[in-house]
Amino acid sequence: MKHLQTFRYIEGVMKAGSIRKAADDMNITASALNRRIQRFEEEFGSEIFERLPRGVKLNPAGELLMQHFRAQASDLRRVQSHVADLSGERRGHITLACSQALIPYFLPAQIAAYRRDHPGVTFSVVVRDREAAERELATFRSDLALVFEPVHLVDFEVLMAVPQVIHAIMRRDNPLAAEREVRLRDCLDQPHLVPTAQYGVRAMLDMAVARGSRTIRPIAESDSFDFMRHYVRHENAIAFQIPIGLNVDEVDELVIRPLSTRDLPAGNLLLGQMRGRTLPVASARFAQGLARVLGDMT
Amino acid sequence: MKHLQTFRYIEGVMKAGSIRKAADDMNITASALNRRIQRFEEEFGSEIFERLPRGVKLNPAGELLMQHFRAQASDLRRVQSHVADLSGERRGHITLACSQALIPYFLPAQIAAYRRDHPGVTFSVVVRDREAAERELATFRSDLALVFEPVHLVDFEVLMAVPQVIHAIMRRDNPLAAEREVRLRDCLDQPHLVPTAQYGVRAMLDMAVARGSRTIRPIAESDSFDFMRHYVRHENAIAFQIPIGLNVDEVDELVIRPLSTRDLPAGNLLLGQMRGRTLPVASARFAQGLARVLGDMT
DNA sequence: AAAAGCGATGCAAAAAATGCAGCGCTCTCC
DNA sequence: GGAGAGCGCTGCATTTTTTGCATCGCTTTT
Repeated sequence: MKHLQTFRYIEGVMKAGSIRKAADDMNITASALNRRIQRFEEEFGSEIFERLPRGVKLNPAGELLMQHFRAQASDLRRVQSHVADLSGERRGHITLACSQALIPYFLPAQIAAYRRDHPGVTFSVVVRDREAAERELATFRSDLALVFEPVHLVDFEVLMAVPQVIHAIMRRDNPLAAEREVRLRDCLDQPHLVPTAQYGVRAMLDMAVARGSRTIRPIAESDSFDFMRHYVRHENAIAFQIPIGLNVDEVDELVIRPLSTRDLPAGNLLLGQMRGRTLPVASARFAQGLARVLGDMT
Repeated sequence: MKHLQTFRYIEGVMKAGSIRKAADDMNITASALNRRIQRFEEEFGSEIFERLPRGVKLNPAGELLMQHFRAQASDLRRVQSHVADLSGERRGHITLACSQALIPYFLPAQIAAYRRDHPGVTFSVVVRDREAAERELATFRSDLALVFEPVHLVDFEVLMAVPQVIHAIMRRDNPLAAEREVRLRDCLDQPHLVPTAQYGVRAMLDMAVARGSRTIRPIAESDSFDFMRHYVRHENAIAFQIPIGLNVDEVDELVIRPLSTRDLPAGNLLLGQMRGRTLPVASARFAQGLARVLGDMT
């Protein structure tokens, strides 16, 4: 859209950190770009960039403006998709940020099911830790987020919450495999693997051990749940994950057992959107479906 | 703002009903305006006007687009006001649509009180019946609405509700003036004046008589509560109004008495904004103050 | 002290928007 | 039922706006 060109330029300058660099990136001369920004600042009524010796940086007014711009660009896309809807051609694109746990089983199944009914709808799925997922919503890069135990929740409007008890993953020959549920201290007595600090599972484990005298002494920590799960096969260790990321019916040398809720409470897997935002039709409908499925899981 | 010029033109065409007329109104040639619209439709990806033999009319896509445009223009104003805030100069402008009842006593007092603390803030106050007030919000022409018994409530987000019992207004020498509260049937036995159909007070009276066998046979109906109140002085009749529009301490030949809630329930005076909208700082703060005052009234 | 990188600006060239005149069309009015 | 008025649309010349180039003054880096 032509009338958003200036905003695109401003965003480019923000990202590049200097007008000249941004001009290079966007195939325009620095002078033209510079003057566009000056003209805009004049009619906007306030400077939006701080001029520093090595470039420029958005000032608070600029931050506010970028927020407005992102919201309005996103709303324009929503309008266009809505218009496409009513002109007959049923299309749409859904962007979704989610925790790793959703990647192997849950989301592929859900998306495939949705696409059976709406083959015109396409998807972007990105893996983000709980903090990045919230940022993803706030900057309008994603329509929806599905994350375990998000952090701030200020701009995160919860559409559905599902309690998820953390499970221990172990080999079938592990002594704990005999139990129906396992205690955290028993897990920590064995070699164990935990996620890195940015993950909700780790935060909950940390919180649980902080109450007792035990400490977490992992033989490895990783930001890949996949790695941890596979590692368990090689060394008889314990890994942790939430059940939605695990295929419980899997006939396999691995078994999973819930951690006792005496040791740590169930965390929440939350489906959410940017607070106050009106989602595009397709996204709203998909979210509705997800919410129903998630609600039925409990 | 330059980048909104096209939208202003589109709005002008929408209002004028034809490109040529709009071009006249806005000091531009019809050809230039025509081409602007065509260019826009092309990059938007859909026509937004229906071409009729005698002019043009927005099609559904155009309606959607106008909605987006109004929201975004309003949000831009909000951002600008916010920026003005943080650059020190405390300013702001609040637009408010309200029922007639608020005009004589309540709003002047509230606005004056607010301006004592924030002398830089200015106001636009427009009188609208309950339906028009809601439209006013939906089209972003007003930030806030304060109306008695609004109709649809789809886009109306209620910030505060205050029950208001309808009161009868009569001369001090009216026999009913002796009672603490009056019955509707007694009022209807006397000469009476009622508001016209678009008002909440009338709707509630109509509803009340519909349950019984009485009918409303007004000696006059009017869309001016002022007229009806003043008329009562001349002919010993009954008029109706909600208490917030009446000065109960007024030492005067008129007295007001509540209608019995056995005859009709209290209606609601609602303070509201456009659903989901983020108000400018000044408006939000004023609304907060109003809500507190209204809350204290019950 | 020199070099490199930055934003700003004067001026000419390029691009975009506008105005003018006129086309084809439909509806209205005598 | 034909003339006229009003409409949206378009080719072309003109005006306005935007861009590119060269360059200045400044600060930081080397």
